[in-house]
Amino acid sequence: MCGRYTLHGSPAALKAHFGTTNELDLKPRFNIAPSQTVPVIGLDATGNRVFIEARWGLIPSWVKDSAELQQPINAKAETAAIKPMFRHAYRKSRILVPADGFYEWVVKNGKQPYLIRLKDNEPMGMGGLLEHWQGPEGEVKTFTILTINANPLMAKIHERMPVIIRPEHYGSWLDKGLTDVIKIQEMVQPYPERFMEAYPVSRAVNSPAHDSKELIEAVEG
DNA sequence: CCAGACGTTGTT
DNA sequence: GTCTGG
DNA sequence: CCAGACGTTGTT
DNA sequence: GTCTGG
Repeated sequence: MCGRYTLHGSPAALKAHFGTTNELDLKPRFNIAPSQTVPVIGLDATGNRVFIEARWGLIPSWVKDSAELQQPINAKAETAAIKPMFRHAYRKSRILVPADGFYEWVVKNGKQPYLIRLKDNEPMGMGGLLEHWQGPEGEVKTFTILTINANPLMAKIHERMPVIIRPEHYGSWLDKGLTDVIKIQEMVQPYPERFMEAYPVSRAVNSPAHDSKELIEAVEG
């Protein structure tokens, strides 16, 4: 699955990769955890690709009291099209969650984290869903990350992995006019293992309080 | 009809 | 064991 | 996802 | 909001 990730590329590099048109105020992040507010990528009213600040953990628009409901950080890509919590956003409000890598854990003498990233070191656009919730303090934007079966590389570490959208699909992934579930499903596939790499990192990653560049350095697993 | 749920993961 | 906070 | 808390009363 | 269970 995907329960922790990194986003440390420069705003300029992220803008170049994702084709966003607004400014991004981002300090490097090496340990993004659920419940935190981070930039995701969607379209503005005129169809421009933009960074949007949103909170990780989805609250559907129909929820009255957000404390009553779980706020899922992941949604199964295989079933998101039909689940009440996700199907609206699946058809109408898909986003890209920019990341430079993500963490998964193996239980081995405790919990050993691994960092997974693209071999070419490009940022990745994880497939996500955005919802707008009207709370007592005004509108809150929240998101969840889609997961899918692991590819063979990832399967050594974990059974599930985040959906990673191929750059050539960014346009149609974000297209609010594309609501055909069959066509959406075609973009939701395990990312090919030949483009990815994984290595063990410091257990300091385990605490979300830690957030420094040392966390992404390889260690003996 | 109304009431209540609406999620994923890993682990057992 | 289970919930909350980050 | 993992780490850390998990409680009440009365007093300051 | 919408579906399921009773």
